[in-house]
Amino acid sequence: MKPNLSIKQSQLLDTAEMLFSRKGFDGTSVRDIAESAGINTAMISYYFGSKEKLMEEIFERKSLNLREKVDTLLKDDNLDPLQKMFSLVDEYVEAIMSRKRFHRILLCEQIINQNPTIIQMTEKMKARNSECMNDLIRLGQKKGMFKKNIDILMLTNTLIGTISHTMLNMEFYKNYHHLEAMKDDEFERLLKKKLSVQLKNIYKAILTHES
Amino acid sequence: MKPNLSIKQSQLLDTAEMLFSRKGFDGTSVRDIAESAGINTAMISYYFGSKEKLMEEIFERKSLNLREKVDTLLKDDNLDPLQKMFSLVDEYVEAIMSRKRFHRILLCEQIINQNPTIIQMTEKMKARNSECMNDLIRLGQKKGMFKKNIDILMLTNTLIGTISHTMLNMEFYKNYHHLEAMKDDEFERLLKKKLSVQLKNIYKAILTHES
DNA sequence: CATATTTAAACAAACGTTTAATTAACTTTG
DNA sequence: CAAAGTTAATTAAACGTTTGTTTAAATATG
Repeated sequence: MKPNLSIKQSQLLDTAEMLFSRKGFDGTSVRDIAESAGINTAMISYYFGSKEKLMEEIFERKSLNLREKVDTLLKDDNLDPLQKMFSLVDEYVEAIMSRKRFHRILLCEQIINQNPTIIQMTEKMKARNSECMNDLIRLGQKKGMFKKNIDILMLTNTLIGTISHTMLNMEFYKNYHHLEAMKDDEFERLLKKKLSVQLKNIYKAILTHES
Repeated sequence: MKPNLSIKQSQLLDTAEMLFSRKGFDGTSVRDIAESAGINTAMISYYFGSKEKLMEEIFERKSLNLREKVDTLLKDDNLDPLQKMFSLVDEYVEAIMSRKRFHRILLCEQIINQNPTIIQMTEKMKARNSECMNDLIRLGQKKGMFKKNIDILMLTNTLIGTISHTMLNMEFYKNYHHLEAMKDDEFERLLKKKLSVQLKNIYKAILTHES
């Protein structure tokens, strides 16, 4: 991890993230970024070395890591395995919905990215977070609360896929339900709640012995 | 809809789809496309007018329309509402998994696209397919088999989100489960089956009265 | 005085598209 | 049936922009 950032560096990173998330990496020029940030174009190379490395820096700083949260959850004696799982679900909903811009970039880059550094970072992130999911499920299975034959990745695909696709189609959802008048933060809270309820239902149905 | 395509036009469209799905629209140059297709660069403008219109043509020809399938399903007296829903789920799995390249492009373009024509086409597609989902759910509700308070879009988000995210992470799944030796088509059949089973479980749990 | 920051300008390379000339394919005509 | 005429397809080259990055001079900072 790099040292602290100057104000201008933060501005550039933030502006770049915003533009990348709206127009993609290749659709955003360094002049776009610099101009939007009100900073000279050459400063991007000066600070980060290149446009590519700027992108890598964004990934470095915004990548999701749930290890600590999950470790705390694992130790918590007040929650049963399903409640711990529910907590992780909410963690994912919150993480993605509060990092919409980065997550849009991540989605794009998973498809079109060729940069080895970024590929490596996303692979590591996936492995890390799959392990977290795995730990929580193993616990539930050990306690006899969860079924034995759970496809962890498949379940994670539903979790992340549902949240991502909901995020990408927020506007469509808003129009479909005629919620144009609703305030942005209120609408976001609504969506998060909907996601939370639905995903917990799904997790309960797939993980536990019932029906 | 445009008239039939010449062989070269088809080659260009197919090559473009392949490259767009791997490197994105902005990351693919017309020279890339022409060279990969073994055709002169100028032919792209000659045939399609522009790179943008070439992309629009891909959307025109590859967009998903389930209306007919769903109409046939609605009329089928041999299936109950849940079975019809299951059939639609499989239809989505098949449609996306067999159109992986186009669906990757679609995902990217949903995020970064600025082209009004393409925005309009995707919006229309979403509306069309939501209506299909809606029709099937209303039927199940009328017959008393489905719950009353179903959020159709949220359910669709889980459906498409799960399939999309599974498609984007096929390689990760393969490595995680040490299936590198498995043949491509066999692996794809496995994934489709996994998707089908999991999504049907989810749909049953959310749509019907149980537990 | 020395180091770090900032600037405008310049760089070559790549971009999408157009042009004008050439070749191929097809129709009409004697 | 072949020659002439006409349209369509194909090409290499050139167009003007825009791209990411570098440079060298200027300014600010310690």
